[in-house]
Amino acid sequence: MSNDLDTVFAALADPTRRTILAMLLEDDMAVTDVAEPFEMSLAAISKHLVILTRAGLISQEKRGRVKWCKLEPDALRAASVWMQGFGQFEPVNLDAFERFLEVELPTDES
Amino acid sequence: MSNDLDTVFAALADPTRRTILAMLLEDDMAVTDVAEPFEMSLAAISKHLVILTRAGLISQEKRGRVKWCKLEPDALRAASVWMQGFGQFEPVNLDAFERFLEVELPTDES
DNA sequence: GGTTTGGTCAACCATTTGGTTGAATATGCG
DNA sequence: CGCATATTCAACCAAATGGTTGACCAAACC
Repeated sequence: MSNDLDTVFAALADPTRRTILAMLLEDDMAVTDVAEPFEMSLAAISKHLVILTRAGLISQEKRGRVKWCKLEPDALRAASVWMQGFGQFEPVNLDAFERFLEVELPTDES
Repeated sequence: MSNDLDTVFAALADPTRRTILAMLLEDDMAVTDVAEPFEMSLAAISKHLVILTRAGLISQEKRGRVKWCKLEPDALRAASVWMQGFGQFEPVNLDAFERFLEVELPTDES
């Protein structure tokens, strides 16, 4: 569960990958087209896309010999909700949020 | 470009550090007390705190021989703003949040 | 003053990350 | 068929990450 957030945040921690997400915001794209504006190899971009896919941030569907990349905002939604617990905490929500975080806080008293 | 987001997201990508943030949500804590529930060395926790500090997510102030850690939600807000650049699921996010509150927070006025 | 307490530093280690190149695998085209 | 295109795979590399231990410094206490 919090492993989910691990991979999502780790995926977001790279500027190349964030740029890719922003590109996919406009429209679905083929892998080659995603790679075009970057000054790195196609293989490197392919790896980035794997990381984004494993984080659930995008999906890839192969049609013919072209693999299309599509933004999948669900994973981002989870991370966004997590952050709002800290960013704008209202006192009412605190308790519920802490339970929602599923922080496996090794509480000694339990 | 946004090296800021790099460090913030990278800091959030580790479950130990997210747990620390959740602990600091309750109250400011000394380094030793932060480390207590974890099964790793104090030095390891100290490193995590440095990473959180450099990301701007917490601040540390030394009073006497005790160093106090304090949550600094501003950096998280920046990351949250970045996510809202993907504005299309911003409302969905809020929806999910409200649904979560309804489900997770039965004690509010019952 | 000597010793405990709080915390960091330094050196080290294993694993992961982000990149490269070159070969391999499909798929489409003439 | 034969060739070009789209993408991944495999091996490799340098640097970063997350952890350890032991020495170290600074503040507090008897």
